[in-house]
Amino acid sequence: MATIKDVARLAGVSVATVSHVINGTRPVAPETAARVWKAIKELDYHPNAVARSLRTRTTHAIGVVVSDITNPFFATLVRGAEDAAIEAGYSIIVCNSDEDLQKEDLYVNMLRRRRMDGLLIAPVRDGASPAVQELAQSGIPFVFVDRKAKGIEADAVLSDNVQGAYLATTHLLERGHTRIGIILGIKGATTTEERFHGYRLALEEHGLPIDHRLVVYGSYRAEGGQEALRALLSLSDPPTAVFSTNNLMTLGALRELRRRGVKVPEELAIVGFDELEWAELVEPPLTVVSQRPYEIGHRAIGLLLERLRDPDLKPREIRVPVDLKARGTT
Amino acid sequence: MATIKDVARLAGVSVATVSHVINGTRPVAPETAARVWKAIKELDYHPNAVARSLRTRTTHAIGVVVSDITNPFFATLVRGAEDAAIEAGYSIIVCNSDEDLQKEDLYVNMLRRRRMDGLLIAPVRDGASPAVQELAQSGIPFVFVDRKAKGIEADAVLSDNVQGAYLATTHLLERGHTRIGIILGIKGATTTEERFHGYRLALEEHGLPIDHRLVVYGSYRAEGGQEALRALLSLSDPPTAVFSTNNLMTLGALRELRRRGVKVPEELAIVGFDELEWAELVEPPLTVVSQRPYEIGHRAIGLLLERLRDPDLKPREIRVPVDLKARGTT
DNA sequence: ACGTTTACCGTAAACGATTATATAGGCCCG
DNA sequence: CGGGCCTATATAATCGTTTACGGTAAACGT
Repeated sequence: MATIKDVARLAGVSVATVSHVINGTRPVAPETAARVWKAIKELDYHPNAVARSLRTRTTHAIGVVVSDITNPFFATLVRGAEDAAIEAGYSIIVCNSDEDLQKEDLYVNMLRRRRMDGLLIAPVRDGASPAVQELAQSGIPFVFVDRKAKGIEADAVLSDNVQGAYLATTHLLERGHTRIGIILGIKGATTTEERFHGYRLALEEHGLPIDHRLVVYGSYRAEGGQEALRALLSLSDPPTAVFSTNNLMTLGALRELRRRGVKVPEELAIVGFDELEWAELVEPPLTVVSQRPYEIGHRAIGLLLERLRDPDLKPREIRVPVDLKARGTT
Repeated sequence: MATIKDVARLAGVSVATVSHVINGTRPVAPETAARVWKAIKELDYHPNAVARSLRTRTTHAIGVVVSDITNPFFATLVRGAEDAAIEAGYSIIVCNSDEDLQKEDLYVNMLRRRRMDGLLIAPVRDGASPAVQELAQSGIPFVFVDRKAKGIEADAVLSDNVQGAYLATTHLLERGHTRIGIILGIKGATTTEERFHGYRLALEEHGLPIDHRLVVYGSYRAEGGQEALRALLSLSDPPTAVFSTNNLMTLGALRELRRRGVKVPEELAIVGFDELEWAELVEPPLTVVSQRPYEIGHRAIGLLLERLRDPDLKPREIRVPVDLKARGTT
């Protein structure tokens, strides 16, 4: 593989000149530049970004740790991040933590070894693995997306979860439901807590108490939603409506409803959190609180880039709005 | 940020020794090693993978170019690739070509500058942008996934498209349909051609001619599927069944059917290509030919790693099986 | 007592770029 | 005609590792 030296030799100039015509870092006589470009073409030369990074101490790469790229929410978030990053000349390395603290730890360290210029992290639980804690000390810029780790001051871009849950619950209350079950995600995650909080706010506003048998925690997977729904339906006085607080669990809940042949919304109303591309295709169409994952990813990169320019910025938190899409299941 | 030199100094050994205890590349006295590890902890030292890469001429990173990570098919494919890669100590950089030759070109070159050890590519159309052509010359290992570029000999992992389309079409024929429309993806893509071929095979086997008004090309997006379906339904003698050859376009087609209130499968039967997590939730449940994107990604990395070990392997092609999942829409 | 083996460890030269500093040549001007 | 000034280019140090070569000292054999 050709190096800058080969190009210099072929063009009959020094490596410095080659570097400068490539990067435009200082004026070069037009004929000289032309000779250099010609040599580059001829040798099919691709500048070595690794060497460049070593020298300049910057990789123009951003690490992203999400729980699972297979989840449409994160896929879209990552896409938003990628578009924003590319736009600014950065690349992205994605890692899937699978909601596993160990993996999170592993990946964050790997990304540090690779000298990422910055990181986007959807932290596992309220957690903050050792690696994330150290990261916070290290001075390497990073921003939390979707959730944040407790006790760590850092930039964050999050959905307005409280508002979303409040909207969903209020919507159900307005339809006359008073026994409203809630299916929550991973215990301890900020998303879970905030969504529960919004649910509670709405109930309180209507003077209703919290019935703890109606609040169940699941995993973040479809199976978790399925089990959670089973638990709710097997209560002696089951709810007449359910608020499922994340997309995969909503999928599981719907599967269970269909399996049992439960009539929706007559026997049970249901509202999900997070839009799903097929929400309007199922019968009846699914009512959801929609998030804006693309925007979350995009703006997170925005924050990161700003911090890259000015490391002394104080931490900022962006809340991305959510919308209630009332459809057939409520 | 601490370097290996700092660690060496603190531990009172040479940099060579530090390097060797980190990499286990030569025996080091236990007490010495302990001192080194202690120094590493103390300094929160993270070896600089950039410098390492420059020296060893290997990045342990693999570039992946797909059309859109937001498409569940590619998300799952990438996930399969990532799992296989991580397992072997590699990281992955994902790029979205958006079926745009220019972007493909851009990204492939970027990945070369970053000195990826290898690439996974879902080439745009039959295309092969200049960058891909050069890549083929360069000797850098890469493998095609999902589709392949014509005229380039390289490893490839693909679905058995002909078989899939044959299965889908035969299934419809067996249900008595004789006018079967087909919604194809991007003209020129190998997937498109192979699926069309399978469709034709099945028709021929039943002694039916190809009616070219029944074969329509769309984009690869939902809107494309929607338009394609509209075109089919507006024929003077519309088809009684439709085979939609990719997931997003199937989504679009279903939307259009719902919008028009067409009775499925009575007025129109439909079968899609590629499984969808919600296929069983819609009414009626969607019949599809399911692919195995995870396996495609996983095995592609397998091929790549083998080639990394032995660059002289001759090109291999893996066909991943598909399955017909007969459900309610047929 | 001395050469040999063995077990550890250190020195310094790459890897391929960027960039501060130096230099060479040409031109203008008093 | 010499000095000053520009423009265009070259030289060489540097980034943080890996690793080919050696070196040193203790243990051992005779």
